[in-house]
Amino acid sequence: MKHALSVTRQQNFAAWYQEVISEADLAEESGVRGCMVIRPWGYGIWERIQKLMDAEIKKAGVENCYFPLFIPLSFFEKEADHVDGFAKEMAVVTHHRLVKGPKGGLIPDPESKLEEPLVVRPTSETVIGAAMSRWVQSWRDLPLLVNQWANVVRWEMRTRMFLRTSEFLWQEGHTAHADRADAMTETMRALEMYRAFAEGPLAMPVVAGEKPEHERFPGAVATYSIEAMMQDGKALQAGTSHYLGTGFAEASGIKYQDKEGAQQFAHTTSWGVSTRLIGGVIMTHGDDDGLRCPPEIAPWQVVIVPMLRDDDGDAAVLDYCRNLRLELLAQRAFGEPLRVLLDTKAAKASNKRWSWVKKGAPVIVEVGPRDVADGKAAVLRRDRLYKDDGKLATAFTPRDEFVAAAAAMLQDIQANLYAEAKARLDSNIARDVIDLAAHFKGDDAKFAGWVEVQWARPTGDGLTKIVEQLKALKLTMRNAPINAAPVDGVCFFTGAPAVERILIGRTY
RNA sequence: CGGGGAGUGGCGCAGCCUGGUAGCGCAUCUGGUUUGGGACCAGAGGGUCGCAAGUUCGAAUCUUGUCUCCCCGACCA
Repeated sequence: MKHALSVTRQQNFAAWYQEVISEADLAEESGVRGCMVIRPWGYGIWERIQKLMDAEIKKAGVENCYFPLFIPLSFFEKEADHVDGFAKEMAVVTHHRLVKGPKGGLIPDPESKLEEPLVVRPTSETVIGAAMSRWVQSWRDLPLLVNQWANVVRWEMRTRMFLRTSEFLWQEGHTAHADRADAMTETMRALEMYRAFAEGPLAMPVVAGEKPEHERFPGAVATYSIEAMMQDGKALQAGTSHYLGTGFAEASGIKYQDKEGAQQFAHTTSWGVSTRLIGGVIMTHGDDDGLRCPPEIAPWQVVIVPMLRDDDGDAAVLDYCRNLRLELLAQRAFGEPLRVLLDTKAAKASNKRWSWVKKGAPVIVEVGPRDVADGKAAVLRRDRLYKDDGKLATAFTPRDEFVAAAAAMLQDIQANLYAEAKARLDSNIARDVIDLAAHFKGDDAKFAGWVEVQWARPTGDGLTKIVEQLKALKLTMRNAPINAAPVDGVCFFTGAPAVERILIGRTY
């Protein structure tokens, strides 16, 4: 069967992923290492994510604000673990002016060297901590709940579009609380918000759980994540929420006077999701014809493609399409009016159709002169593109019938995408594995999914040994699912009594 | 950052070994023929071959440097 892409997922998943990004006009290279240009269709998806996520954040009483891109180097030196975690991948600003160099061109002016270098934020705990120390004086100032939508920079050694780029877009929530219990409640609230968001608007099933000790955010007391399973069986960390204890509060001086008049350090949290989510959506829902964009985050949910012939009949077709669009705009799905595009671009209808197939528009509607005469529309669902015979499953539907059914169709597509991915996740977590090496076979191309084992959660050398053992098989621990079944056995690695269940898999 | 591969019209590639200033397919444009569906025929436009030095009468081709991308590794909230 002929597909819109030249590489299938089966043939080469990595090459397929890149082809989806380029063929769906999501993003392209920028000429700067690890940085990408996010094109309108890709950015439109991000805007949908922002809009829906922002509403959830605000619903939780968290307020938006904005902190500077540049952070004084000294801020980073305050929290030791934080330094260790990020020092290796920091972009540093050392000069503020350019002058003509001896060989022509421009060089940083040696005279303009900064007294104290500035780092480009890799995350904002330190600057926000400094502000919080000013804002928090009394127990009455807590909890303090802020969030920012921003770009951050981490000088990554190896980059992949959306999944790991040197610069990326994200939201980072930062909160300060009077005590551990309150901060933990917030940490878990954010985690649940991410789970619901991934499984709702993104139709991407995830497992929420706690990261093992060695996978924690630098400086965190506890790190939680949502992990999604990609179509090649690898895990993608799609969101994180951290309980930071009082470490950052101590480093930044976030103190408050409690009801008894004593000075106390606040307990802080931070949590974020990034443009990586788009990579997750691609690898969760994409097929050999490109992206399949979940309707809730699709910039356009219905795209109308008029079949114009450059003759007198065109006016009637366009007129029919405009009216169809207006009727669709009056419909609502997911609590919002439908987003409908009439694609009047001067291109061949068939090319436009395939372009929207590759971009993953959930519903593509073609309208030709005969449809106008018959009062119909040729409807194509992106989640069910082909009939059994390999031909496009275009449904010639009476126009009124389609308009009335459009919203339900979108919700059905959303549900279908989720159900498909959910079935894949559920059926590919093995819980009876005895030999990891045999299960994963060492072959990247083989879909092996994840393995859940019970373990004793050793620390120190005991943990290091296990991590190395897994590393030899190219495996990592993902998280300990918060809703896992209770333990009833011994540690997979050590034979000691188990204390929790943990997921193991290959990862991005 | 280490090892390997690659950069030639919008996209995918050939040419490079054996230097003589570029070619193919798709896409694009024009004309014609088609018209329920990823059309056909004919013609045309578009690239100083990632960038910079060097060797040479002459460099896409040889040498060196550099940037970017891909794969493996190390690293990675």
